[in-house]
Amino acid sequence: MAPPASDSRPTLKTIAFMTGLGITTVSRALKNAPDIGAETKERVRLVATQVGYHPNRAGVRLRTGKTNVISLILSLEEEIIGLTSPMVVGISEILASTQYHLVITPYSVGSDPLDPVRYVLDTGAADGVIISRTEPKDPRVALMMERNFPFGTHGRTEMGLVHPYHDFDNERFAYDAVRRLVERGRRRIMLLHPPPYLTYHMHMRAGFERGLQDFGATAVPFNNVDLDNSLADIREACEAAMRAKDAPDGVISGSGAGAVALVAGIEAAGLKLARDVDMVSKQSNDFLQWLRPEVITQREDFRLAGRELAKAVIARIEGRSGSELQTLSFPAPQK
Amino acid sequence: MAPPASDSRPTLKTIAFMTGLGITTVSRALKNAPDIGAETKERVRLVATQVGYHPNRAGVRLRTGKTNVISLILSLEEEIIGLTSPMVVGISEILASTQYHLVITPYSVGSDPLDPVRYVLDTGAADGVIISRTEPKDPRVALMMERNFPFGTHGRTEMGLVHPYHDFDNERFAYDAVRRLVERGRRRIMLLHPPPYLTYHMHMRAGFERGLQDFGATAVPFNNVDLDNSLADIREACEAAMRAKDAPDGVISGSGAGAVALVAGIEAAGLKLARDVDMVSKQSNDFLQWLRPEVITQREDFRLAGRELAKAVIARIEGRSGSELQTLSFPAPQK
DNA sequence: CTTTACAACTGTATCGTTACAGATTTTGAA
DNA sequence: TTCAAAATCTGTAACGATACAGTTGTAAAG
Repeated sequence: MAPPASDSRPTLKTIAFMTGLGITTVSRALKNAPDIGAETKERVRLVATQVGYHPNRAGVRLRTGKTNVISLILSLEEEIIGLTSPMVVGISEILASTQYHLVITPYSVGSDPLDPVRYVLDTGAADGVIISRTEPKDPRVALMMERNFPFGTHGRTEMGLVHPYHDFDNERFAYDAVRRLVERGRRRIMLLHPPPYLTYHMHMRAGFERGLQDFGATAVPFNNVDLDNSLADIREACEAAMRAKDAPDGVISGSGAGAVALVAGIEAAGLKLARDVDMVSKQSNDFLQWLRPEVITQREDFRLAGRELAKAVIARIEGRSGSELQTLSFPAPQK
Repeated sequence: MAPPASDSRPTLKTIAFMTGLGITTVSRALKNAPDIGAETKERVRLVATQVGYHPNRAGVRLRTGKTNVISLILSLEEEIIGLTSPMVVGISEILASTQYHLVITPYSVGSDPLDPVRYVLDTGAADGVIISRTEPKDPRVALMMERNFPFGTHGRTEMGLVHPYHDFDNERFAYDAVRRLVERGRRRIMLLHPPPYLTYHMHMRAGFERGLQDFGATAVPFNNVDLDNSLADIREACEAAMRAKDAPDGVISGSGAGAVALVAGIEAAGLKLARDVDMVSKQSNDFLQWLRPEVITQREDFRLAGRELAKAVIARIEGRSGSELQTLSFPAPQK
């Protein structure tokens, strides 16, 4: 057999030449196949690490169809990416000890969220996909289930389809938030909720309503804005609500960014946190705690979400059933 | 020629069969090669779009060595990823209209920043790389230059090597910041600077010193902490500085997160922004403006940085010289 | 001394693409 | 009419890996 070119990266051929074995043998030795002798395996492994052998991804992918890629599908809206970035950390932490690479598949604001999913499915760009902003009847989930393609969702669906997900218990969050406000003597409570088409809108509202019932408070309507509105819109709506008669004395925010706008609205109306109004907010970074420690915060751990979703998708790729791969993280009071 | 399997994705073979042409002809027609007839090209293109043909990336990669991948090398520290995430948006915006995919190559806190670069170089995982946290004598830059591998850096180097970069003019930022503080009657100025081993530390300090000279102010030493310290450490150091004699009456922060901690330190010392102390800060999101509008802010556009770097790396891959691919963005006063 | 069984190893074909070196047909000049 | 030059088109090999169907050689069983 001719010696392989020495200037480029080592391949199976390189190792085969160096050990005097066949290419197939080397390949099988490195995968620890049962029909290769123990001593041979040892020799092959030694040479492989010596020369710094890494299997050529294109070769593997072409032959086996396995891409060794997980795709994170991201909306490019700034607001959202801010939340999602700790997820990248969590996903990377898990993928680091595997063969998988993380590729970011974006979709732009105006375009169909199905597009990136279709792209991955049609081109076979990845072995598995992670999506967020999950809807109750999510067409992306329907499509991937139909094609039996491994994926995980950040958030749950309501379609009677069983699939891997990770979710934060927003029902519990809102319920606890009401309790905390009532404990501080607040009775008229306003909720800045997620956009109605996302699944966790229902969860958060359900927890909110249940809390109102159980703890004896009433809701102040706040339906003109949601977490997808601009901070300026939220601030303005909040200020108006605070100036109206029957203004709320307790506010719950579904995100840290929303809370910032709400605080601005409250203060623009001449009111003071903790004195006139109490507020409970989910937060993803610590800014809020530093600048308005009066706000009661609850951390949602997006990094954990990334880790759980990465583990779930890999397990799904390896054939585990969707029903074993569903996790929920519970809010723990923060202070 | 046998018809290709109809259940899977269309390949050149599929189109060759449908058009009755050879595989080579189809390949060359789709690349608009000069030795293919105009009518043939038209037919091939028509059929290709009809069946939804996408070239198989593994095939191309194996044959040509081109990965069509840009790798963004990211530190997984939460603080840093928070800043870097808008860069992902900018990069994606540019890559969207190309064949390139974006893969995130992480490195963990304790490990050698050279590791991910070596990985990409050794495995040929990408056609180009984007790095940040650039140092004056950056070993990653040296390595990639030596191997003649396309890359772009967020931040400049000081090694006499010409390579693509995008940078924010931190010298100008600090200079202007001093001017603004002096305009408000402040004379004793403290700077929360980046860690000393990053290149932009020099730039920011240089602008700071020059501003002090030109506008007649003095520096209050603040060398125990930098932007890489925890917010708690920064807050504490700031409070101590504010309580010391000859306390500063002006503060400059190299990042929005740092500013939050500084504000907390100032207020913990019983001082009030705008009244006792003025502050100028770079910011990446709007929180600071909402909660402490007294802070004078200057936006650094990381999304723009992502766009510029993506364009630069692609141009470098296409053979353009590094010297044409260096851009600097200038701070524009924000309000 | 066969035959069978098993352990250990190997060659060939193939995934989808493109570089390269032809092959075929058409055109046009002599 | 002939033949070189264009204009089009095509088969083969190769990139690196693996599935599959062998091929050895040795040891146990008959």
